[in-house]
Amino acid sequence: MMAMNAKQPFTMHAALQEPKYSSLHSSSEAMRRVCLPAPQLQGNIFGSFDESLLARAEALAAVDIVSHGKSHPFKPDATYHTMSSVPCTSTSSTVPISHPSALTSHPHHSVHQGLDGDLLDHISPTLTVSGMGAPDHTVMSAQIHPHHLGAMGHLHQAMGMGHPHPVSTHNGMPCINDVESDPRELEAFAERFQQRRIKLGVTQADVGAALANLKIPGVGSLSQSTICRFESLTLSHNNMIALKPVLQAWLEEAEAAYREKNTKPELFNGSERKRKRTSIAAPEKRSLEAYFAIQPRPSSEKIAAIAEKLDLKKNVVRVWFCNQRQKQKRMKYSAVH
DNA sequence: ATGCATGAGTT
DNA sequence: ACTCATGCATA
Repeated sequence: MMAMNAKQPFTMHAALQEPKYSSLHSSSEAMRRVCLPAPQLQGNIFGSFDESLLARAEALAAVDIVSHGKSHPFKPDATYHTMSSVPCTSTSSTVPISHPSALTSHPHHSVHQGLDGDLLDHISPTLTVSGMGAPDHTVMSAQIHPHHLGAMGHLHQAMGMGHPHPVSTHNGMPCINDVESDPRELEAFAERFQQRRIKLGVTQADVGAALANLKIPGVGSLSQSTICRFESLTLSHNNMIALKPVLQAWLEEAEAAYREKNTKPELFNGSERKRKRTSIAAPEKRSLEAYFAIQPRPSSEKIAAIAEKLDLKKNVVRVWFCNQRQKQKRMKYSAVH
């Protein structure tokens, strides 16, 4: 199979995951769905729909090239290899990060229209935009599954059932979620967190590793990536809400230890995995984006067709679409405020 | 900081 | 097969 971790993925998960957030997403998504080229296609069935769709997307991709200031010398190939090399000593490294300028400017447009039989199936009539109201705190249960890395317990059911610090611990009702951290407070915390962290001279990677030392039931270590994303608010709202108390706990302890000269010797490591990251070349990426604009959720068959056209592995294409969807969804409260 | 990927839990 | 949280590898 693919690369495996030397660590065991823990089996735990959020026990309560609310059905679906509607108001929240509909509003944010509504914002994105602004305009689109609206390519009209004939309603051919299983005929040349693939061709026309691909052609359409490619045409769109071609048009987009104009506004492309980046050039990727990469090849669209999926290089997979698992090799073990030196267990990169420690994770400490200079962290120059100091500006949360993160901002996703991916103008993705969604086209919902009958393109062909298959597409019709996926057309989501959820285009009813009522203008975003105030989705702010739609705090629901947050789920955290620290699989890849071991040394983590279960932090599921955390927020929802009130784990770390159930602020408004209900009054006797079986209320499931506590709403306390409004997006604004979250942003403020994220910034404060980074500031304090840097002051302590701790890297994002260090924080991630140190979390395991907190011995908080259900809380294990996290990666530098996640800490970084937290600080830059590039996680889903749920994820942010879930991680906040944990990081807050670490911050408090770290500062306390700092004051009393208690150095925290928590630096473990044990990553021996080397995975080659697939790089999708610019042209292919442009095509994918064009397809995505037309159909964010292509069927398996379409994915296969696209993969063939672009000479990419089907799985690479599938994952690309998944990630693209995830990106489009990510909570950027900043935009909604 | 971010792109591509994995995996548990859902649908 | 999808979503969501998260991670490794890399720009």
